[in-house]
Amino acid sequence: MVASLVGDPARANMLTALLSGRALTASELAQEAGITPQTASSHLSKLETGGLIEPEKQGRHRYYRLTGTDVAGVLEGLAGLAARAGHMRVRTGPKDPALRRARICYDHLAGDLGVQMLDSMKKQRLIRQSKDAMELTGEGKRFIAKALQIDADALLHPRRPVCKACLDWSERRHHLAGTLGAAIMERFTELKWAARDTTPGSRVVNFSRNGEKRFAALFGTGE
Amino acid sequence: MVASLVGDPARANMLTALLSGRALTASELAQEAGITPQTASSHLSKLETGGLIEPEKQGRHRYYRLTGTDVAGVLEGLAGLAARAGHMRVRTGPKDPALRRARICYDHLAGDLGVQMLDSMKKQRLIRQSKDAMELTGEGKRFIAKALQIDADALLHPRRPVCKACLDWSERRHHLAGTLGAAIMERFTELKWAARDTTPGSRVVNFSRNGEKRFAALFGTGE
DNA sequence: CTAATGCTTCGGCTAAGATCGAAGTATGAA
DNA sequence: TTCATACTTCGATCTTAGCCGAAGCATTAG
Repeated sequence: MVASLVGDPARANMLTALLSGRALTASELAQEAGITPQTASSHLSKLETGGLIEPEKQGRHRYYRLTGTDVAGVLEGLAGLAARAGHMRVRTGPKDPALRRARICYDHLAGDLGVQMLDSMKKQRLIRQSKDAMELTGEGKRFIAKALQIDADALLHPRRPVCKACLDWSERRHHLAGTLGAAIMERFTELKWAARDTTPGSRVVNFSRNGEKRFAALFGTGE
Repeated sequence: MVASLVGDPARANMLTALLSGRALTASELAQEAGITPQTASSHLSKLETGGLIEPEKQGRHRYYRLTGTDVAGVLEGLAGLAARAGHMRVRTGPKDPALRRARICYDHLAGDLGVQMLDSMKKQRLIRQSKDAMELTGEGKRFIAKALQIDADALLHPRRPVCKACLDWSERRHHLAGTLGAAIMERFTELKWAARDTTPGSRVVNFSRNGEKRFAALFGTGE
């Protein structure tokens, strides 16, 4: 049944990621859902059998997209009901609390702290959100130069945006991607504020005691 | 999450029953879903917490209805996706095959045979389906008098319709309820074509060898 | 060619939750 | 009052399905 397909948290996260309209590869979707590729593969084949998504083979990648606007419509309807009932997602996903706290999403920071950082940057007017894009403000440029020694001009890239909102699967809100997101994560690592977990393949990011303090000073919620 | 609420077969059946717009009691919904009252109680409280249904207390009954047309809309949307994918429900529900074959729904025949009977009666023009009601045709009256010794005039009841479509939860299609449905079931019993299972509380209906033949002669699908 | 990457299949583990029996509460009937 | 009905709560069982490790194609890069 269709509803049970959408009911699973991992699949729901995949579908939410696809709601953007873009087609995503199996591994991207696995990453978005916080599960291993083999688990994702199982989910994707179920979704395909259920007629919710369709694959497109391209080289050694498999791109998946929603089969139609009607699917998107129903998904949004479900989201609407969930919002009305006041319970946006019951925080499922990875069992590992560390993974929810901070992790790597491609090359930038995700998880609780990633979402918190973007929130804070918007609040501090370092980043401005226009209709469908985000950009660094003048104040934002000065901020990253002073606090993190990042040159805004060096972030420009022919094909990749500087700022990009990336849907955080565990938090269900956006965190910062783009070349800026990547540069910040890189700087965190260089400054030894944070480091990727040593376990091979792990996406967990561990903050040092000092790094956590510095992070809070820049992007803290003031609690 | 909302989708997982709808995803469970038992709950889906309850919600489908409520799609008619009528309010149904907890035990009616339990019966419709083919589960015990205590299981139903658990499901209903979850659906209520999820904001999909709302209760109305009346005496010692609790009537449940959908909370709004938006809920109905999303449910229909889901059903639409399921239909489009060509898989209407994967036949879940009661594990017991006998229960799916033939059972009592209140006082009339339900299950595979119940659905088959109504289908056949419509095909034979014994019952005519208008926009929102069903009625016995003249031919139908003669048929039940001749084949089952049922007097159509005796079926009239101040508050209960003669013919009524009742959604069959295992078949997902309608079977015949109303005073006619009850009278036919009663006659089947008197003729010893069928009998309710002796296990107390069981809703299974067992057809005799002879009864099955006679039933097939009247309402068979000709296979 | 070989090596690496993307994805799938298989098998076993585990946890979530559906189910029901038994017992408890509330309302109405006798 | 006492009994019956409608429903809920608690506790235990058990099935389902998500999950990952290991291994197996398939495709591309070198």
